[in-house]
This record gives sequence, structure tokens and C-alpha cells, in this order.
Amino acid sequence: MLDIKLIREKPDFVRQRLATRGAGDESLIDGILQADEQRRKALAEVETLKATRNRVSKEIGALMGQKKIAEAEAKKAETKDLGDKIAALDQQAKAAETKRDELMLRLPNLPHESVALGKSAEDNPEIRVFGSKPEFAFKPKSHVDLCESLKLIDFARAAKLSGSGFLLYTNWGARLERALIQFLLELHTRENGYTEVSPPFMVNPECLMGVGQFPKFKDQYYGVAEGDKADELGKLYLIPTAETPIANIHRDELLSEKQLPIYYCGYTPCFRGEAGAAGVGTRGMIRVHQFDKVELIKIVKPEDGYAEHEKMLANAERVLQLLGLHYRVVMLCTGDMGFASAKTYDIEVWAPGQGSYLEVSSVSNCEDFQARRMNLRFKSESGENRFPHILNGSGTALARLFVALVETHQQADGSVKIPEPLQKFLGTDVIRA
RNA sequence: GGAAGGGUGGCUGAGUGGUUAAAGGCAUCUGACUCGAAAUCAGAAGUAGGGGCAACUCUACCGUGGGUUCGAAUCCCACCCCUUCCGCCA
Repeated sequence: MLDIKLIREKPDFVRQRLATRGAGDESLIDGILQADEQRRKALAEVETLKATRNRVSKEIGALMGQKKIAEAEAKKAETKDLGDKIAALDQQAKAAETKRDELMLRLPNLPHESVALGKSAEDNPEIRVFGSKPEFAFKPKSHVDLCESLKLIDFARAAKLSGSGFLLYTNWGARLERALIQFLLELHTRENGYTEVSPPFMVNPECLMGVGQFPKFKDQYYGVAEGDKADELGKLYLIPTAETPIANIHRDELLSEKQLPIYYCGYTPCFRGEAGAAGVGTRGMIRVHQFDKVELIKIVKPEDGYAEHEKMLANAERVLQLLGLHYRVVMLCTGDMGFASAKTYDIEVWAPGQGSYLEVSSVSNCEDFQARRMNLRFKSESGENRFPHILNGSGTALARLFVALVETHQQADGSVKIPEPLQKFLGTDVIRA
């Protein structure tokens, strides 16, 4: 959520920054300003009436104390009708506030000034490249073929169990998935200083609201119900990313400055409806309804936000470097950024069998946008309450990492070599048919 | 699912209709003492939203939402959450 004071004081600046996203959100500003104006007007009026009522009520109390019953009764008659006026105005103020906040919750974050202007993914500038596309003396296979020949994934039976867009990892496939999770968590906790957490996989709607996934993208997530009780639907949702529970850990808290920075990492499965998205329904692991991910979350002082952002990006890149994978880092342009983000880098890993780059990590600084939504603050040394920056980054998404790994390290004989840092977690240096 | 108890400020914990923003304690800040610190003593200090150039001032907030009343942390109703016990259960 943006700061209403910023919208009030610099509406043109806010409109201009929103316009760079190209989604037309700046058109909401007028309605927000109008509702805000109505709210303040009603508030000024009703608060004057309340002040009167409070004063008279105190006088009545004093008179009662002195047993001057008649005088007290006279005062009561005086304020009798104030209540109705107050109730009516209260309702007006509340209605205006509700309208203002509904609109505010639909506004995305303002892009940071360092973000490249652009309309779509084609305008995303490439920041750097690590390694180079591997050369093969044979035609590299797709992960789909490798997974079938090595029996890593049973696509057909996964569909039998849950429909398209789900994966059944088998034998070395399941063990590789588990080894990757272990490898990632060990890397981030031991080398990069993150504290591991293992959060619930279902959360209440407030959490989704807090990170900005609700209300705008409500149709993209899985709601659950207990048993067959239809009215339970909507009390809990399957998490689309570990960001949702982890970033909300300190929701509605007032932290002390000494507690910052906070670094969390955690493994969870991620559930995505992917309604209308291309790729679901075809075989493969690129776009699925459920995938594993190790997520990084930071809660930091605003002045440290962007330095921490770069460090988090480096933490995610380290994963691919250790696994010997070629990748590139791109900065998402203003038109391609996520709703809550002020600045995002994507890491795209090369998948030789696909002949394309796959997004395996998205590292964002949401600044204080999420902190405002979830009312997470910290008390600074000087005593003022401030909103921290909240950052999130995939460290990394697993299904696509799995794809890049088997496609990159496949051998002419159809086997897959396991990079050295992963061997101790998997217990082998090669997977053969 | 059943029963009982409970939700008060950064934390803890009093408070059953009228100067209660709310005692006490902890933590925090300022001053005194000290070479400095600790301890001790004195004092300050909630959060949010309005109005005002400002000094300042008003309003709201005791789990949430309603209700009763001139006036509600306090009384009534509904709901949510937590704890313990029972039932079921990995």
C-alpha cells in the first residue's frame, strides 16, 4: 500500500510513476483523493460533535457525584439527539474510508527510480551473464525425455492422481528433488546467514492481502475448505510461495531497531492455479500447479534496502554457480514488474534441451509497500515508528532448476552427472538408467 | 466436536458504569551521583487519525463486530483467537 500522505501531497508524481507500469492504475488516484477528502470532511464534523458530547457527559458525571440530579437530567436532555447525528456522520466517514482503502489496496507499488522504463519482458535490460551455453557433441535431450528414460518423473501417473500440471517424482527423481532442497537450505543457512523457518502451507486471506497477492489476484490461488463445508471456503488458501507466510511472520508487530536486519529462508511447496497461463496442460516441468521452492525473505531498515537487495541477488546466483549452470540476470522493466515490487531482478537459467532461458528466481525489494499493508513497523533508536523494507527472493525455484540441471549435465550415454556440491546430498555422482 | 478458563500498552499485570490513556512491575529515554559504568534517586514516555505555520488542540483505540446509556475496558449479544481437560486422530 502506498502512503496516503504521498498521494495527497504529490498526486502528479504518484500518477507519473504508476503510469510507467502501463496498466492504467493512475486512473484510480482521483477516486482516492475524492474519498479521502470526503472522509476528512466528515471526520472534522463528527469529531467536533464528539468533543461536545464528551464534555457534557463529564459534567453530568460531576453533577451526579454532587447529587444534583435535576441539573444532571437537564443536561441529559440537552445531548439526547447528539447520538444520532454522530452515528450518521460516523457512518459517512467510515464509508468514505472503506472506499478509499479499497482503491488503495488495488494500487501497485511505485517503481524505484533506478528501474528501466519499458512495456514488457522484451524491454528488460540484461544485467550480467554467468558462464556460457554448454556445447554438446550430441543433440541434447529435453528434460521430459531424460525424466522418462531415467524414470525420474512419472508424468502419466501424476495426471492420473491430480490432473495435468502435477508431478510424480520417482526414485532418483524424488531423491534429487530432496537433495536439492537440502543443498539450498544448507547453503543459505550456513553460508549466507539466513535463519531457517518451516511455515504453514495454508494461510488466511490476511496474509495474502499483506504481501499484495489479494485482492487483485484472488482468482489465481487455491482456496481450501475443511471437509465439504462450502462456507469454510476462503478461510484458508494454499500458499503460492513461501513469501506469503514468511513475510507475514511479524505482521502487526512493532519490532525494535536492534532486531533488524532479519533474514529468513524456508522450503515450501508452492501452489498456483495458473488459470489461463500457457504451458499448463502440456507435459513437462516448466509450468505446473505445484512445485517446490526455497525462498529468501529479508526485513531491513529502509536505508539498507537496496544494498540488501543486491546481496540477496548474489545469494541466489550462488546456487546456480555452484551447480555449474549458465544463467543471466535481467532487471524487470517498469511494465513487467510484479504488483508489490519496487525493483526486481530475475535470474534465468539456461536449459539446453529447451533451447531457452527459464526463470528460476525473482528477487524483489518491495520497500515499505507490504509493511504498510501488514502494519509491520520498527521503533528506531530515536523513538519514531517506521516501516521496514521487505525483500523476497527465490533461492531458488526447484522444478525449473531440476530441468536446467538434468539438461545441462546430461551425457552422451543418457546419464546425468551430478555437480560436486550436490553429491553429498544425493549420495551419487551420476544418475543412470 | 464437548467442557472450563482467558484475550488490557513494546512486554507483564491491576482494574465491574463517570478526571481511566488506564495502577504496579520490566524494558526504554533524560537528569543527578560516578573518572566511566553498574546500582540508587528524580523525571519523561502509548498508537493511529483529523485541524493548525506553530505553540497546541480534538477524536478514536482495552480480541473483532453490534447493542444498552448522556457516558462503556467495565453491562448485554454474536463472532474470532489462545490455554487446559475430554473425544477423534498422524
